[in-house]
Amino acid sequence: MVRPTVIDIAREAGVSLATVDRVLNARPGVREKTVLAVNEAITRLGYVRNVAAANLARQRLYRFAFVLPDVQSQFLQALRMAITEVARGPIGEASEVLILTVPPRDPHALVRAVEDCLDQPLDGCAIMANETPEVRDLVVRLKAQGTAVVTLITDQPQAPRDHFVGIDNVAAGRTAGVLLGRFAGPAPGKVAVVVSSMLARDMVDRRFGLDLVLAERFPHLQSLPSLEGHDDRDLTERVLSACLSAQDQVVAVYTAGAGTRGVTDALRKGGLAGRVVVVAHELTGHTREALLDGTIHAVISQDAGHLARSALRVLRARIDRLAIDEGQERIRIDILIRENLPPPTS
Amino acid sequence: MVRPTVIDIAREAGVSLATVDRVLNARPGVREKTVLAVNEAITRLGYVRNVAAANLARQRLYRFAFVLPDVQSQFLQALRMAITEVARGPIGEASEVLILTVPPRDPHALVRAVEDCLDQPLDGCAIMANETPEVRDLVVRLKAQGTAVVTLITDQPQAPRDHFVGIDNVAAGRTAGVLLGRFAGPAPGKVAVVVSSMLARDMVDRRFGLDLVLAERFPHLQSLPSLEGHDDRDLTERVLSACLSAQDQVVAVYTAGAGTRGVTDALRKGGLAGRVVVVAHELTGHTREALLDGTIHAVISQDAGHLARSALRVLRARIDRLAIDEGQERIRIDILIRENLPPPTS
DNA sequence: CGGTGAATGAGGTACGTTCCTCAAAAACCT
DNA sequence: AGGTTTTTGAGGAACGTACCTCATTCACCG
Repeated sequence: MVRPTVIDIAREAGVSLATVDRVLNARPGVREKTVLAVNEAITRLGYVRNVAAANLARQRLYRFAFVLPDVQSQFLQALRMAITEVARGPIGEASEVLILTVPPRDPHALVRAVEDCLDQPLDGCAIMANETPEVRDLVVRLKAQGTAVVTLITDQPQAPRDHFVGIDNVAAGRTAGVLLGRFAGPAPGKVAVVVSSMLARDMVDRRFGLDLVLAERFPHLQSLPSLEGHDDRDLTERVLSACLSAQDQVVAVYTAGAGTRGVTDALRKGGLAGRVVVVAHELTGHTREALLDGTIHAVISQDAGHLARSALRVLRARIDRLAIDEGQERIRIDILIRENLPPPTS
Repeated sequence: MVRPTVIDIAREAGVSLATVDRVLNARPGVREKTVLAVNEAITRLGYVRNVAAANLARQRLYRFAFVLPDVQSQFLQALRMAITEVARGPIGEASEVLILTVPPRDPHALVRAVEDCLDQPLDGCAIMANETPEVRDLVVRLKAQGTAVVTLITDQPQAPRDHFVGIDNVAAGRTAGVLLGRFAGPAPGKVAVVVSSMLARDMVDRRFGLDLVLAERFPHLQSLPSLEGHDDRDLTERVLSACLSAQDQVVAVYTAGAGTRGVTDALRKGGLAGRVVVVAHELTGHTREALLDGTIHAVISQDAGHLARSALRVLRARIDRLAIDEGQERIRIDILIRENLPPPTS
């Protein structure tokens, strides 16, 4: 019933405690045969090391870095805050968490920033960045030197990262499409699509998902070419305003990136707020307000706290060679409407 | 930078380690004045006790009980499994988790079952039960003997429970209402409402939320009197079938409780599957399938894993007198449609 | 002022692990 | 066989806390 300890393993394997320790911590100087014997005893007894005691003993200080783009969106601010908070909590126990803010869309700057903090060994790294060869190579190097790596929000499927912490963006786009289609009703019309950049993988995926669903299930809705807002409020407002006055029959707007304030600005100026169905991403102070006043009808969201906790948990699990709880680490595609809005966190 | 230890507190307060220990663990034999001095040192240095080391030292085995009704719904089975799994994971570290399955709608049996396991002291208890005076008194007694108590899924607002782990059911009903209204379109019609029992608080709340939203925003939809299915597939099928043949113009069904299989049975037999908008609760194997084949259009769900983790975390935090992370413990009202369905867990 | 009981201190052991040293044993090589 | 290297064992200290005992000090009382 009680959990076996290293002492039990030693007894079971017929070796000394020192040898068990050498095996457990992959220290050299143990015959292959002995390693096997110990591992067998471990599986036989179902030993799992007491991480708490281990960390206590080794006084380990994990060193983690979160690499985030220097974008002033409310979502990223919330994410930074969430990371800071999580780092202070029990998941961040015994660890130092650096947040590296790097210029967006500049992979070289990102690589430099990460390498600058490699003077001390880095145990784990969470990277949010567009998919580029530079970043992929960085991940390869980090992994080679033993750093655990997760990708955050935007995946790098080509890189040997340990895990992706974020949502399936095609599914998110599909979800947005269904909501738009259902909410807009049966009359034909056009859908304006606002993205951060057409070069960002997540934006492309979301748009792709949207188009799939519209074609399949809402053929009376026609999606317009992507408008690029570059996560900037004013720019977003200008491009969407231009689009709205050029096109008639825009019945819905899907804003897949940041800069959502620009979207609501444009709608309000055009007198369209509440008359055009809007689906946006990420719950922020602004999207919350817009949901409440009826300018935005649904928000697709990934919880910043969950992202931060999950990233840190996964990194620690990888380092300690522990299993991860798939169910817990799966980031959900939250659908938020006015009625199921979580109460604001003070 | 490094966290202060009890030794630092002792030095800072000018007392011995033994005294600090007495204060920290609320042991008797310390003058009020000294307690104050120690507490002051604690806040001054910002000491937080190292729970891992503490648990290691005291070899504490928490004893928890989850009290669940003996209902054979897929959701409850999933919840039982989730609890078992969580108990094995890091959150359940050093704790024994009992799952008491008690006859539904029988508060006396529930009370007896809980009291039967009180021969050994119980550190924490999570209760899922209808709101009754018997349960309230049980909570009072448990609290009095020092057991932490949370209510699960259904709250007992009158009882001195430490925390409620679950969703706001009025908001869940409102959410369901908006989805029904949006999905059903502008044509007038009737909404059938299936509940487990009209005596269960959560069912009443959900129905209330639904009616609020329909009245406010979808006055062309008229909700019919609640049908009671008592979480039973066959009974549910019968009452809903009867309703569907008695009423014309039923354009939507809201099933607020378990027995969802009875709902889809009735719709299929009546040839209405896919032609009537259906909103159900809880993601199970069955509701997943029905979402995929178009019989159900949206599912309002609370994640069983999250419920289990949250309940256990909150109980432990209360016992260790630690703060809880509100954001993490807030159970979300998940809206699931075909497009944002999480992949099935094997 | 001495007596008494309460308050405090000093010190030890334990929890499960890491990490270290030094000695002993075993394996390997010519 | 002897010597060398590799492998193993034995033991101890440490991490931060809990909990125990016993001795000492203190405050208060009459």
